[in-house]
Amino acid sequence: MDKQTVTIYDVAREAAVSMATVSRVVNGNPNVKPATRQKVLDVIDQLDYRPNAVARGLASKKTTTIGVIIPDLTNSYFSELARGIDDVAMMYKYNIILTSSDENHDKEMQVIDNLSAKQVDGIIFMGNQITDELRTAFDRTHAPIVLAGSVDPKHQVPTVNIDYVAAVTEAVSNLINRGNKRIAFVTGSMDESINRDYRLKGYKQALSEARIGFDDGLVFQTDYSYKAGYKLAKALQDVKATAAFVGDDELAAGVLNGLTDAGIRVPEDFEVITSNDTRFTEMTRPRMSSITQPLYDIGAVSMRLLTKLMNNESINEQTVVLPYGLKKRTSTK
Amino acid sequence: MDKQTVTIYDVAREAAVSMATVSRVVNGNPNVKPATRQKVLDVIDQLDYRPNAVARGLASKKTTTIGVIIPDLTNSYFSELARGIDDVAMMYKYNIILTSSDENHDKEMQVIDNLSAKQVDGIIFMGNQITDELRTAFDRTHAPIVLAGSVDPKHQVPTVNIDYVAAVTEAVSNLINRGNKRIAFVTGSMDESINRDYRLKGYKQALSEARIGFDDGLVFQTDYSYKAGYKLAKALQDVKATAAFVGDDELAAGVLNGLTDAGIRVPEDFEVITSNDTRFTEMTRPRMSSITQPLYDIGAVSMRLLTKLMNNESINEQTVVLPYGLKKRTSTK
DNA sequence: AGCAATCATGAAACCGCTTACTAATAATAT
DNA sequence: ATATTATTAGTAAGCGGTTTCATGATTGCT
Repeated sequence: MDKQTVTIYDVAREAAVSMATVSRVVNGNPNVKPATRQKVLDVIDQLDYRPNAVARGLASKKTTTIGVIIPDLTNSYFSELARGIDDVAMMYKYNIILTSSDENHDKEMQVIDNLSAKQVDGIIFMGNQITDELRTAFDRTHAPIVLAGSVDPKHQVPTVNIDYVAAVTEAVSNLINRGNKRIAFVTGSMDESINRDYRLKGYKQALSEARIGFDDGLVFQTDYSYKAGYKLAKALQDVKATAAFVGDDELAAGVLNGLTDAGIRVPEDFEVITSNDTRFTEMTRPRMSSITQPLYDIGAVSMRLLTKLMNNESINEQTVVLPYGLKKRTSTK
Repeated sequence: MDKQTVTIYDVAREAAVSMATVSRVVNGNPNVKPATRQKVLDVIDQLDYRPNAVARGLASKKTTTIGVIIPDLTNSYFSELARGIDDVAMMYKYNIILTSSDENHDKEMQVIDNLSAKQVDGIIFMGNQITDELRTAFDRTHAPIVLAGSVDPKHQVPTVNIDYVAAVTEAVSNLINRGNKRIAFVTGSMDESINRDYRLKGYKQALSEARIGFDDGLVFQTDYSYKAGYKLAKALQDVKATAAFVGDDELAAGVLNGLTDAGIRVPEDFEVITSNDTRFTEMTRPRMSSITQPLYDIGAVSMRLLTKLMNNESINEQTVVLPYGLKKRTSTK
């Protein structure tokens, strides 16, 4: 009934060698005479033997599995990162245990412990609120951790991202340069440090460089969804904004369409610039101008960095900052 | 230096009981005197003991981990399914090893063996070409498998999806009813049975019901991307189509925008209907009419079904077909 | 009080593999 | 030919749990 699993022991017996030898050939250990190796290989083939990765993990204390914590799988920003992670992980023969955190702090904590129990060799974390509690959870874990496309204000955890402050400054300055004085700042919750400590900082910096006063009323916090953006259109008019910087592309698409549907012409009467340069930017009409980020690369580099950490290789920089850009499309003049 | 991992053995010693007892309390086995249980619990707490899931997996032959094979993480269709899977998996305390197949057949095979080696308790497979080779790979695996949002023409593998033939028939008939005679059929490769055996069948059925001849020239195979759709606009005009049924939302968005940018008015001069009702449908202008599918539910139900299979519970139906609908938006008249 | 039935615990085998450490064989040097 | 050094291969001790089986402690019942 139940397919008999064939173990290393069976192979050893059949090939008339010890299990140690089988283990050696399976792991490519050179200390095996070619003839013996071939004999074992033949038996392996014949018996269709496949090493049990769990047993191997227990014995070797390496699972060749890493954990990836992602706030929202369906958010293009994160899924693009994940793709980069995935490709490189595959390249290095690692499997990925993917877990959603829903940006929920308790879940994040729980998930880390869970991954830890599963003995993952490393963890890639995406999420924008590195609390101290989270840090202690990181510390409890044996596995090295890297942050992908996220920020650690305290610069304690290895991280791969872009210079968000500079990017936002540039984006907003760009808006200012075309005469906009009342520029809305639209993002997710200010509890997230990427918004509070980075994007907002960039926004303020651009304003101050242009000697424009900061107006609290122009700051909008909402969730990262199309709907939320769509609903914001009215409020944006109420505060007499003539442009908006938006922290997420779906949110921006909502803003854009909400505005358009309300009869506001973009970009003639209102300019919109967004942040992540995901595929959404090309789909809307007008197409959305955006900060550009090497999304795939952020993921890929994170994973690469993690492999180094897992191998105890020396690292030059804990934090790697990738280049960003600005792409003009048709939602800005 | 290296944080000393505390094992069940340490707990046993400290609590002055045997490891068997510790194991019992950890696993909620009722055969433990309350006083003993409490004592052990205290020590566990005090030592911050966390069971090693790998060891547990080896001993119990259950890893509480399932494998999920996904063609493309960044495709909304699949990521929505994945979210459903993920939620239910979490509910049942399963972790997910997520692997991309890139629709690559060899990779799919390899990935299945790999998951199998990792001793996953079950597998959810998304992908639209269930070859016989793949079937044998499925068979080799001890773990039960269910197909999510995919089709098995031979109905051998447990599957959760919708009635694609009926859905497409309805969508195309809808187009026909408004006078369209030359309706393009735009999807991915005809190698995928979902296109060849289901969607195309529905398309032809609608035509034949309306006594419209089938024209090969109206069938377009391309890849599921915005760009591919965008480029198709010209060809669509060349064959004098007045409407299109499209098998993927991003692809449809491309078609739509390509048409619009070429000066064709949608829906006045050309109607477009798409298939997956993902978030893209709301973002384009005009908004895309679509077949609606309970994406999240397909994922969720698949996972639920898998849990039953993993527990050897009796199953009513191997194949569960969820309801679909048709949503009129503004890309159709 | 005496004996069976039930409950709580421990001893030890086992899960399938890795990895010292050791032994045997082969190669090289003297 | 003998001693010395490499190569190959085997032995066995874990890795950290689960689980069967046996045993001792309790409880129930007559």
